[in-house]
Amino acid sequence: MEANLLAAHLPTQLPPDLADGVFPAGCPSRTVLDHITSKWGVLILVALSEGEHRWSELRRRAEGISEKMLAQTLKTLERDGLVLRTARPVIPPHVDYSLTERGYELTALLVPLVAWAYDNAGDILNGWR
Amino acid sequence: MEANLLAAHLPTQLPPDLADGVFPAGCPSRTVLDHITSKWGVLILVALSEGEHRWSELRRRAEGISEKMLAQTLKTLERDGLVLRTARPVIPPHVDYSLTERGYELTALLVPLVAWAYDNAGDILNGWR
DNA sequence: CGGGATCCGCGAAGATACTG
DNA sequence: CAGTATCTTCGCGGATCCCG
Repeated sequence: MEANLLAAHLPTQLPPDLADGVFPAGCPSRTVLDHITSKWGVLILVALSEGEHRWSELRRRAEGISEKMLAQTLKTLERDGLVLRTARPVIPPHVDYSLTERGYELTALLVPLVAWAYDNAGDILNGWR
Repeated sequence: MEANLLAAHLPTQLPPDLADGVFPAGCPSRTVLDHITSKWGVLILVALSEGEHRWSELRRRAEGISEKMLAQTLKTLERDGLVLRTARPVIPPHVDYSLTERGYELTALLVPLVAWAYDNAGDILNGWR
């Protein structure tokens, strides 16, 4: 299984000092974690890791997302400094979304996770009905 | 920034064939992704990456979790084959939770993500009020 | 085309009480 | 100690209408 090749050179445990930091209820990392692991956040970020997308492209890509949730998710990710919004003042409007430097840093960690989920989905869901 | 060291040897994009697989609405990977990126799921998995924990230890560790959500989260992760439940038939009851092989595979990807969230939480949340 | 504003249902999640 | 059962609340997210 190729996931072990990945596992081989990554820390499999949280550094002790971090461990004290991420578990408390009020810690900021909880909030950030909630943003980036949100249902649609993951999908949007991964889609953008392939490059710039327009609003309507993202809407079609993340199948099932409502306009409201797309707007909300993009706004959150933009305020987090992960996504860059570029609006061109033309009629009809043209708006592009792309990842910031920080966004790419994040998707580098997110993409393997999504790939793992995809690879293991079959096995995992067998236990369910 | 040390996250780039990580990024250097990981795929930063989803393989094209996976990209077609993860975005459709009904695909199984969506379900799996929802389990492992759930609010409490991430915290429990990361806690268990440090080794075996008892119920009450997990309850204290994931500060703010209710008994209901702990039970629900553990049950889901157990059915997904990520967490192993070991009950010793003594009085009072003694139950240990640990990661399965597959669980360790997953936390190898999850731990860097949590670490990244912790490292970047300060910067990210500055844009908010 | 790319949103914003509003209304609202329903499932997720909290609180509390009880038990093997 | 390690849960289950029940009730209630809350806010996520869908639907709809509107606008620059």
